[in-house]
Amino acid sequence: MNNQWQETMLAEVKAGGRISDQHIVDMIRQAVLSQRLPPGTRLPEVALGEIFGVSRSVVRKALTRLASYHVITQQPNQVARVCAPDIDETHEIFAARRLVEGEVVALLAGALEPEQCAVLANHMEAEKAAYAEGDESARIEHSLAIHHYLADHAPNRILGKMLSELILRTSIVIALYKQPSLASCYLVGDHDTLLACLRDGDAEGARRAIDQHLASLEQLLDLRAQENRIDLAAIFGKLGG
Amino acid sequence: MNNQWQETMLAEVKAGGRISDQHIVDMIRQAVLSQRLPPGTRLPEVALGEIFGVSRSVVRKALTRLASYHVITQQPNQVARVCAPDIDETHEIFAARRLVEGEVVALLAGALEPEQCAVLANHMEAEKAAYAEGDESARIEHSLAIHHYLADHAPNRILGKMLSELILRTSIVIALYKQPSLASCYLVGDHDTLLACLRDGDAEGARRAIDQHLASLEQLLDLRAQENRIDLAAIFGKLGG
DNA sequence: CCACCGTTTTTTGTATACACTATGGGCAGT
DNA sequence: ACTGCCCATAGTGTATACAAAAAACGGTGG
Repeated sequence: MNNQWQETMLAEVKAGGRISDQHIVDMIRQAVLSQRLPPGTRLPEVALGEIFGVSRSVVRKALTRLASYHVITQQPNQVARVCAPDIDETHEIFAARRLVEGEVVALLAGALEPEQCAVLANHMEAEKAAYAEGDESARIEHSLAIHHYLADHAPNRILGKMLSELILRTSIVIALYKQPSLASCYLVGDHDTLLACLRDGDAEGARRAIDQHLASLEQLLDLRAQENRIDLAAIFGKLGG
Repeated sequence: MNNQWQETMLAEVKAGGRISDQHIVDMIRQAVLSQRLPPGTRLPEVALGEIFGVSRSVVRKALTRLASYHVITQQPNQVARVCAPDIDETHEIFAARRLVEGEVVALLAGALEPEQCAVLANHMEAEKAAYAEGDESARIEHSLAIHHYLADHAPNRILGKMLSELILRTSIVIALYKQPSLASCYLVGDHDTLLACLRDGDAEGARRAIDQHLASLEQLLDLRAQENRIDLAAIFGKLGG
């Protein structure tokens, strides 16, 4: 049933106070990232309006913005759906992120204050602790915090914004294609070498570290999944029709 | 007076048929690029609605999308205005574009079919002809066509989209800061060397060519303007406060 | 049993009305 | 003459109503 996430959101709405389009954007984005809203989920405007207690006007604005972030897809006269990038697009997203994040950390190398490095180091320790405890969602949260910190402090704000969006899209495809069996073993170590390069002002080393980190991440995904998914979809389609 | 562009748009509306939000987006974007809508121009929803013959709903959707393209800025309860990036942001836009377009042409090097190269070559000849005739707007149009062609044919569609947006933003700041005195002398030649590299499959050469091309372009802008603007702002700020 | 077609239901597209907020100009006080 | 306040105006924020399109459903004929 897809009433699950609706209830979750409703609860948050009841708890919180007034709801604006930005809140809706944030909540839907979070719900997508945490896989409470699986890719392909239909997002009818009236239903969302009832859930959040606002009218379609506000929902539409939120959906428009979510579409510009590539969280959902909107086609004329059709209901909005949660994005489900295909394998090709996934590779392209990773390639773009390698380029942008590589440049960001290269610019950042040697430009970070000691306390900023400390913030990063804290997140990395927390990430390792979460990994040791097997708390995967906490590990992911800290990992995201690291990368978002890099994006937010990029000397070039345009590249920073780009990186933020790419981190979001990367998270979506990871949620989509990650094979549950494989653990994120190497990834934690990558962050340490990155931090070392940032401290030393080794721009090219930082770029390489990020590049390798993202390559490892991409390796963890199941790119054969395409066949499986298509088969399943076809089967269910036949059964349902 | 700013009734000029309104009349132009009205004429186009009368000539054309139905108007959708996408049309409005395109027309406003074009108007901004061709400087019919100077930076800072107010864009009230009701006025636009009357001009295009649609209601505020459609206008609002168009404005939201224009904001996501960074063509206009929107603040709560305030009139939307045409973007006017400051000098810092201008440099950052150029830096981001150098990175992205450099990667795109590097990916494209050796991957273009002969007829695709021919298309580029045609635009370059047309650009040179326009330059020789002193038809600056035609030259710009062909130059934009070249870069958009590269963006549209990028092997990585995400990078292609990014490049498209960066070309747009670059055009805006060029329209903003270009000093009318300086001609675009070297720029035409850059395109030729780029094409040669693309044909030869010289990825790094193509990257360098684009890099230098964009650097030259940035040089043509008047970045001292900052002092003037800031001085004026500071003066008025002091007087006002 | 399956495919095709018309009808009903769902969902989006657009216009419009009302409420709230910001902006600008005039007026009184200094 | 200048400053501060108040009110009129302009403009956006939100909700809602109606029209059009798409999707889902059921019935009919092969």
